[in-house]
Amino acid sequence: MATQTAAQRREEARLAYNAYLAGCPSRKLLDTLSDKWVSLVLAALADGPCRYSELARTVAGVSQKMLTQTLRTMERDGLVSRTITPSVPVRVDYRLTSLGEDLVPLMQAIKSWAEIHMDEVEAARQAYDSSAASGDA
Amino acid sequence: MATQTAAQRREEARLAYNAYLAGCPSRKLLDTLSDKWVSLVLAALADGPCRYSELARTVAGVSQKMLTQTLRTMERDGLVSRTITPSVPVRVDYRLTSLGEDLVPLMQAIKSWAEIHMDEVEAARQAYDSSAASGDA
DNA sequence: CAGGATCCCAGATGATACTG
DNA sequence: CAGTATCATCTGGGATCCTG
Repeated sequence: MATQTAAQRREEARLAYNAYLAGCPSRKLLDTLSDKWVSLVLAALADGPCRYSELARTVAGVSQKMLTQTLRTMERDGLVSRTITPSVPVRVDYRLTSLGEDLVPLMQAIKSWAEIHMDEVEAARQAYDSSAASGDA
Repeated sequence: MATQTAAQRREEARLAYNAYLAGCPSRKLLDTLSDKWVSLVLAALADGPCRYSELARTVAGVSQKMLTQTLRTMERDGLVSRTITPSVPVRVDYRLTSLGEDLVPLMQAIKSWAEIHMDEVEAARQAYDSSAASGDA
């Protein structure tokens, strides 16, 4: 036990950490919920069902890849349902499941919090930045 | 206006999107809140003030880089305060500000939601995976 | 003990082209 | 229209070394 110490211990800690996370179910969900696009898609669908192309426009800026990937994840987690209408130009609608709708107020709560405290955060940032810039003497 | 179309339009959309995000204050905060480590540090500090090294142990698995980076971000946003005690081996304590404490219940709410609905999500995932694996025939 | 500076890898994400 | 496959990229995050 001489050739390795800090590195190995760190490695162990990380494995233990991962195991901890793996064992914590809520953590896995939190992972999904904190995804950049999930919240946006959730917000977009909160207004009602939407077609793929509509979502692409509403969440403007997302690539097909990310949109599809996000939708698939959400579908897998039971947050949204996918309805295929085999018309000539295929039509696919996405809508929130009851589980997904259940989540909307949660996200809005965070958004509200953010809006309410935004000025405080802004102030904190400016104070931090200016003191850092001037060497805070 | 012939050599470029889809690509350029996409670019425009992205710029517009970024502008939108920049203009949406809550979004910027959401960015911070959804950070992988922020929630963990927040939880770690919820129990009370903590030294740098303690945090490193509590959030086991995080590297100094990420821990420092996370703490700096949170400090800048006014979520945590940093107290330096110029003793011989420098001592630095971090604690949640009132703003940060205000955020704790929010995060716990999400965690609760996740725990409550975890089984539903698990079920959805299994259903999704098995139907996908069997070709969903 | 705290943390800044660097180097580096891997996964996340974007752009494009192609298909049903 | 919806979605997949691939290639290129870009940033997050980890390991290390160094300083106050």
